[in-house]
Amino acid sequence: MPRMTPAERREAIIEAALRVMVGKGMAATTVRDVAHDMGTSSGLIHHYFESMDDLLAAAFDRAAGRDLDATRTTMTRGAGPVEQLSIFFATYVRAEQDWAFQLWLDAWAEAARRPAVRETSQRLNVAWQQLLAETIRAGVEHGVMACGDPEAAAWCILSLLDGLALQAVAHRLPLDRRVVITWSVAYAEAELSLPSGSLGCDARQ
Amino acid sequence: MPRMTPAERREAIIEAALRVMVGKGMAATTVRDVAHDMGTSSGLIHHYFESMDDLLAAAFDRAAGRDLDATRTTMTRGAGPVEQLSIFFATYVRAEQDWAFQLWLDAWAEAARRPAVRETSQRLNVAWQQLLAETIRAGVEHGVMACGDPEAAAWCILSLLDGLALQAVAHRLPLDRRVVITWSVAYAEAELSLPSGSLGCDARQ
DNA sequence: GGCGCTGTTGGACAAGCGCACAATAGCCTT
DNA sequence: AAGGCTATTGTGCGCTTGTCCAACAGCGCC
Repeated sequence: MPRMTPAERREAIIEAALRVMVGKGMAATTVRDVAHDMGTSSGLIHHYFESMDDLLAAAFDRAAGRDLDATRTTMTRGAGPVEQLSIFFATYVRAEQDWAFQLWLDAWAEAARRPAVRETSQRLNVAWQQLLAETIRAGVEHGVMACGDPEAAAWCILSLLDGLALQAVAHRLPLDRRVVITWSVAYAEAELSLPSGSLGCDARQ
Repeated sequence: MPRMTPAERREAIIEAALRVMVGKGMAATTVRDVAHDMGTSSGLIHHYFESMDDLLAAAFDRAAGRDLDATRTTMTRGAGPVEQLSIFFATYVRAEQDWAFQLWLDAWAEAARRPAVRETSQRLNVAWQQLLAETIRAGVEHGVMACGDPEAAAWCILSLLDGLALQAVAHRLPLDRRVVITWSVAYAEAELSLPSGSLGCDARQ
């Protein structure tokens, strides 16, 4: 009933969709759920989004993009590439809450059927890899890291993180978040010829 | 119309479900699709499976279990742990066809909503990790590998494989199957203190 | 202050879903 | 050959989904 500007309304819809997605997963999110969360009618959503695909993609873009931006800006506070990489892992612990990774999982699976979601998750995934690759490249140029192919190293570190998080989230395995980070950090240190412990972020809350 | 023994019929349903799942994804597979694929009525499926959850779980169990068994038996042909590990990677290339990994992806995502699927994917995932861990343990005992914690190493190798395959399948990235294997092999060699190239499986078709 | 534009409503709609159930058809036993 | 058991059928119920659309309401402009 209360009138909003188009921009505000669009924003409100995305936030509502995000809340629902976090609560019950991307695949189970329906137009009616989102409308009910906002306290408005369901028809309103289609006034701002062409299809459910677009809405889910926009909401996922918001969530994942926010995490990416937060990590990126936090990393700039690091003095050099090694500190920045250390911050990357430390932030990753916080960024990848239980629900955040479940969202990524949903997006990957849903990508097979929903073009907009596929485009979005693809774009954001590459952005994460690029963030990592740039840091590694800087480290190599500064002579504080050694790495044959920064692109490949970035893909591998990211994949190990994702793969481990997958095990931790999809099933309840003997891997909690702390272990995921510890093992990933160890791998990154070896891959980049860093002394053991130089990326050591104590994963305390 | 043709009468089958209960065991045969159950088998036929699972195989049909598998075909449909491969064709259009686990989440989009319906009772009617499976029935149509078999050329029978939809009611028949519920005569053999209590719910859709059970059917999907059984079909996934079949597909993933088959791959696991094939890999396990092929590995026994290796003379020692190192050869067996090499065979593991070589077989993984073949086992993880495009559709096979998409199935794993679907299973991980569906696990949040479907108890039977969760149980199955969890069990099979651990089985894969155990296969790897046992081989590594044998290698350590034979003194041909070095590894502080075989369990952890197995989790990491498997996670890197899965993580990389994720990137390759969910989006079409600059990672094809050959690269996935090459990078995983390199990681395994480093992690297990093996000489570079000792796991070298040429990933030719 | 009336008017028109547009955000907003709420329900209709067709399609599709899992599942259940009475009726049918085929095989095995006696 | 008859009877009974069960695999199999086909349909239909209840529900949910995304999308659409005619009616309504509130805001800004002449």
